[in-house]
Amino acid sequence: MGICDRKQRQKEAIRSSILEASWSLVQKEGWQSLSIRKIAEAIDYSVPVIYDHFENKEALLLEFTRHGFQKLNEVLTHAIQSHSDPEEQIEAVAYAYWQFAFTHKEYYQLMYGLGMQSCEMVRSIPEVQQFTQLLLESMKRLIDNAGNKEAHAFLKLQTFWSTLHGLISINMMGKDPGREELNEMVLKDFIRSFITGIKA
Amino acid sequence: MGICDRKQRQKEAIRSSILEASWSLVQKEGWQSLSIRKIAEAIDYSVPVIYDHFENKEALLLEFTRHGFQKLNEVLTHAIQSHSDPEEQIEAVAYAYWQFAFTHKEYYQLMYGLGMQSCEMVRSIPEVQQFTQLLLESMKRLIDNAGNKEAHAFLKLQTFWSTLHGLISINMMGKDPGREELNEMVLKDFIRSFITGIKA
DNA sequence: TAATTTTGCTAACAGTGTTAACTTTTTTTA
DNA sequence: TAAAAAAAGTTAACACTGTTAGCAAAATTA
Repeated sequence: MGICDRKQRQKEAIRSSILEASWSLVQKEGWQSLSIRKIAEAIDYSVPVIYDHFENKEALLLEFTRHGFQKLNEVLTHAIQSHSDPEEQIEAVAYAYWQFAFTHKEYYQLMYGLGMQSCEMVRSIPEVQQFTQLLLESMKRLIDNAGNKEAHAFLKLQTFWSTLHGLISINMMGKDPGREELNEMVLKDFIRSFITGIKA
Repeated sequence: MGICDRKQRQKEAIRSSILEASWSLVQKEGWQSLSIRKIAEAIDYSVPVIYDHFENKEALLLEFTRHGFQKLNEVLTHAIQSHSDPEEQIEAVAYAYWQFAFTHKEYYQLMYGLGMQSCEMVRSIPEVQQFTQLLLESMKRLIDNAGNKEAHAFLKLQTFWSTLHGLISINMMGKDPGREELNEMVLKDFIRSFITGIKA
């Protein structure tokens, strides 16, 4: 019977509209001011309807976090696939990661809990593990290519990731004007010294 | 007249008790669940009294942020003063910073807005500038001591800080068990490669 | 058509930050 | 010392927040 199908579609449509409305609100006013009531108003439904599709607000935010990591994985994969030389790959990954953070600022803030709650349970998301795997393989190739067989891929990955994230998050909270050039330089400097560090 | 003095002392006493009660609550339940009403209850005063001493909640949190940076500056200064060799200084700073973050976890979370709001206006705090200055001078000494005169102290400072902060914040949200050994290794690896990177 | 399930809404609960208006206490003035 | 002025503190509200119990209306099934 097609009735169930239609109901399924309708339910899915509401779910989508919740996500769309939420995203629209976030772009206008940020995660901090996103509320269930505002979402309900935006989709022309009453508040409890939202709880039919998401267990609570945290679950709704988790959905966006996952989506964010999916997007990040996409751009990183693309960056890796665009180059064959491991060095160039890592360089491209760094730039892609950087660019993602600032072109999808809202996503990045949510993903890393910058100015948010939501610290818990982020790590259990499968997309995060995929993300780690992605970078790890890139790192392994770089190490294999370089002479330094002692370099530990996972170790280097952590440093790589930490530096990028640290740089981004420090700059995201409180932006001095004229910092963008500096950031560009820091990023360049880091990538170069990171790669030479592995080669040495 | 001594009346004004006494009133001043009483006012100061209330202010202190607000800060003490807040800190006690934070240690029990974290920043996220700290509320004006809970503070008021803890100090046996009504809610508006708190607004006589702090313009709003953000101002109260800012006080703790400043205090946190003061403490951080102290331990970093001590780390620097304990060594004469610039290399050893930087190494000590890294460890001290690291240790501060995890032994004063609540402070660090507030200072860097991990799982919080409060992103704005952090950078304008004088203690933050002092902190930057502290690290910058350490970095300059390291560079002067090494042959590499081209290294730009501010650039290296940014990398240094970013990596540390990135490492810490990534680990603070969602802690896998058994990660502590890895962290120790990553930190060691980073410090060594950072220093050799400057010397090269 | 009648019974049943689904769908959606109203209204409430327990919180949050913040503040206007009032009362009580203390200090100053006459 | 008694009245007036100033200060200190309180109550109660406003406008929000996430969340949910209970009810009305609509759609589906028998």
